[in-house]
Amino acid sequence: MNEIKISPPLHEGKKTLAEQAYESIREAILTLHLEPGQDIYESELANMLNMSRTPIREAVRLLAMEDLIEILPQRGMKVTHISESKVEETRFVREVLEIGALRKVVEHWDEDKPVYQVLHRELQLNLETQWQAQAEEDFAAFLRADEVFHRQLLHASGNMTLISIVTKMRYHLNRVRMLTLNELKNTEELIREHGELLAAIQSGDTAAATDILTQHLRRLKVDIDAVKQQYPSYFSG
Amino acid sequence: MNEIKISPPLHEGKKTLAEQAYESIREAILTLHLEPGQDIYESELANMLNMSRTPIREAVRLLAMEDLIEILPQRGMKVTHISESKVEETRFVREVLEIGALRKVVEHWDEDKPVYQVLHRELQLNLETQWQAQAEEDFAAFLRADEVFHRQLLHASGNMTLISIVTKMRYHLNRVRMLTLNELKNTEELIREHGELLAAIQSGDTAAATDILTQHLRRLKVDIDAVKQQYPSYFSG
DNA sequence: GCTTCTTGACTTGCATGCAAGTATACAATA
DNA sequence: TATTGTATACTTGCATGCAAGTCAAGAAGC
Repeated sequence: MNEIKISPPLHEGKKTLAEQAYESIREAILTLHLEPGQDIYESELANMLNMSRTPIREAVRLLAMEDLIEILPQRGMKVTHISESKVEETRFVREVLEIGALRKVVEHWDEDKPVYQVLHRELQLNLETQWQAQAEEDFAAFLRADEVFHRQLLHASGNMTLISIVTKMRYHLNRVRMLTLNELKNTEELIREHGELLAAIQSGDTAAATDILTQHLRRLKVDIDAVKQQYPSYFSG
Repeated sequence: MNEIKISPPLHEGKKTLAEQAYESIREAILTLHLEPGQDIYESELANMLNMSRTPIREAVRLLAMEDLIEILPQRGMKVTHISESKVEETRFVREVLEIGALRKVVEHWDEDKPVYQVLHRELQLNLETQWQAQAEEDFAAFLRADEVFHRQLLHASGNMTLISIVTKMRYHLNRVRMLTLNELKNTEELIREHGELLAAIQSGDTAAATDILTQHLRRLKVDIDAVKQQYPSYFSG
């Protein structure tokens, strides 16, 4: 009478080589350790990661599908250049999806439900972290907190498919953001907007919330020209 | 003085085995020739497609990333079950993205520009095809025309990234739709909505256009319960 | 000098073989 | 009978070898 089901080992720790390769290479691309436009080769990556070409190939195919790597048949591969239009496309997709998720969250928001109380507290805590990072001029810490803030909000929508798409869109945006890492100039404004957003959600004002978030997400539009001039070889088109 | 650049052979015809495998397997899943929940094996697919396991593996990895296949380490793979929540998630993502694209199109719409005149004519032509298909009760033909209608509209937004995501969301929706293939009941309504949508776009009425499309896309919500009862083994959760 | 051809040093594409993990049937045991 | 152990017939994970495509440099021909 096996009434008690033992949950499987959940072998989270055991990652295949292909999975490791995928994550390592993706991370290298996002942190610009593999530079946009750089030529890369299966055997080279295989050596670096101490494995054979087979798992590398699998990883690289996935990255190609995410437009992070370009495959040149029989010739090699290269890290995709940052494309201004691709960045704008992904920014738009992210905006639309994140607004959609937000609208859903606000519509379902109920101050009395513990779930939302917890979420509200977490977001407020996160906000404090953001202010602190700003005070200490720790831009990396701010970026992390910012990411968590948006992720928590998305998570509340309960739509995992949407979340995973937004995450992938972020890849392309983050490469640009990486290049502006030292520019702290408008973090204060960003954090203030996070606060206003939270207030709007709490008060159930859908229109205000979506307006704020739209505005917020469009800030990314500005800097790209400056960055392009500073690192022309990273860009295409 | 090679001023004229000869465009590369554009070896569109030359597809790698891995690409062929990807397309074949995906098509088999979407047409339900590979049934939801069915066990599949690398060697089996390799035999069916007359190639070795290597290109199959690459194809399968991509399909797994699109949630069309589930990989069970060291045990095999299976076609993912149709999940009610996954369908709703993808439906929502599609709705949000398609509305976003539509809004953009309407805002840029300009009756005097040839591009939009052409588009308008094409959409109207497509509409006639839809009516004809409906009259002949050729549901497959209607589905094709419907797909083209929406694709043309999306295409006008110019956002390729968005289009490719919507396409992938459609995969999951189409499997359900496939099961309701014989149900012609509300095509007439759907086509009428297409017409209304086109009129709203032409007259530049963003609010009306988005309302109609929202309504239109939400029709998919209805039938799923009936289908689930008819084909319980295809569903999970 | 300017083409055209040949060669060779690369690359990826794919087939194959072996190692290792997993489920199942069945014998051994309490 | 119910439980445990074990052999075995699967599966995928990965390394490796070879075929074939691509590019670039230099030889050959004009």
